[in-house]
Amino acid sequence: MNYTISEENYLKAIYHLQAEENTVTTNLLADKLKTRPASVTDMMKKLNAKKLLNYKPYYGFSLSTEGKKIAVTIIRRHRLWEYFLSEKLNFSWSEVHSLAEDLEHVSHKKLIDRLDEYLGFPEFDPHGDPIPNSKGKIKTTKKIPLTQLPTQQFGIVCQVTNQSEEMLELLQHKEINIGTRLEIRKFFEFDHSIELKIKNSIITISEQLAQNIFVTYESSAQR
Amino acid sequence: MNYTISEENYLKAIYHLQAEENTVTTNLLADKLKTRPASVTDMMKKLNAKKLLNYKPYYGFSLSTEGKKIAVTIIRRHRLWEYFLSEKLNFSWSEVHSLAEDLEHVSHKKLIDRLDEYLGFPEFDPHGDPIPNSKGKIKTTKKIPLTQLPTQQFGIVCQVTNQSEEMLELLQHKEINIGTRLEIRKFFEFDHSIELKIKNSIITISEQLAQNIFVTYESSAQR
DNA sequence: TTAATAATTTAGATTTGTCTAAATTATTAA
DNA sequence: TTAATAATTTAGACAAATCTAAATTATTAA
Repeated sequence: MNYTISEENYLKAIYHLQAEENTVTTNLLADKLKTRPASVTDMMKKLNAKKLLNYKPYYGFSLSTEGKKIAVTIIRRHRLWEYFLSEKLNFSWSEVHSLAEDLEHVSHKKLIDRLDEYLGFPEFDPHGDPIPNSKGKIKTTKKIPLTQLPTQQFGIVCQVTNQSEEMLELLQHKEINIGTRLEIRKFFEFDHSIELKIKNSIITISEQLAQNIFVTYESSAQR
Repeated sequence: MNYTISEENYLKAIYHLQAEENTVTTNLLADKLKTRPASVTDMMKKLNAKKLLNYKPYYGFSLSTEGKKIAVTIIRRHRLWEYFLSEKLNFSWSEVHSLAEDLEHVSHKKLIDRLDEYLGFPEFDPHGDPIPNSKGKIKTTKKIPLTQLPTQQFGIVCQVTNQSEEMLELLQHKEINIGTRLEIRKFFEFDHSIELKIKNSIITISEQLAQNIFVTYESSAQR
């Protein structure tokens, strides 16, 4: 029941690609993993032999139920470490990913569950992506600009397009960071400005700013 | 400047063996790493080529200055993770070692330095072993029974011989754990009982108990 | 529908870390 | 001092993960 770092990286990559594309192909995966198509084929044979894939030569592949389960535990580890790095060690949003890429391969269930508990069972990582729980359940979320978030529905800031100095200064002043949980209270037709609730304070932001802030929110749709 | 997990494990093992034995031999190392002598020889050639060892075939080996430096950073990672696991995630003394064996190979200097800072720059791990600082300096310590600790000199509980129920009950009651920092205040000739200071309270323990408690303390000797 | 092109797989090689069995070197006991 | 024994190294093999180059299969454009 233990997989090599390489196997884990392949499983994770396939999982992510599956979420976007309907068929995962050899070249796509080779590209994502910065490896050669021939290497991908080799690994596909191996994962197929372990029944982690549905693989038909020349026709792409998809994760089996078991393969999906493993991918989710790897993603859980990754996102919990990201949360830890950001929340406890004060690493920036841009730094956590690559560090978590290494930490995610430490695979002791008890360690990860204790970490989860220590962090207070966070639901989203610093990028706004949902963290699977210890049973592998994931909240389904969508990523949308803040302008499209329904009122009364909370969202978590996951991305900021436009990384200009001016923009970041404004965000800092308003205390809006990656991971910030916010809720739309009111939308003003006059200038399209938006009244938000962040923690316990109410603030107002312009449409221009809101368009550059992307949030994830829990959607009812199941994948 | 990056080493494989296998190379790191060899370097660490040699470092620890060097501290006990004066010459590290092939069989000794094979035994410690649960591998075969031939495998050790193979790796010695490799580490020698990288100038991490002083190696003379058939005559054992020792770490070069560079090899020692690397070993110390690995040990630093290991002990910081042990401290984290024990202090923050509440793992028991017996569990932390094997978990840290995996975590220690995640080798980003900045991550480890941030972790160190987050933990408050601890000086000793849960086993009472000193944690090298970010520059690689290690406090030299000795492990002695509590009965031999000089008065006015603090020590850190690192080992408890006699693991009987009765003993552990007594330790728990007195709030003496692995990692507990204590200091001898008075030694009574009459019954050889010892008055200790733990945190801010003064307690008394019997000679019998003290003989079974081992502590590390900072010695002035340099290795 | 078929020829050209693109995608994928196979064949064979390489590196790393390990192993067994045999050979070599050092140590020890008579 | 030398023969037996113990320790170490060498030779050659293997599995995992990768690669390049060639072969095969699928797709597409005429």
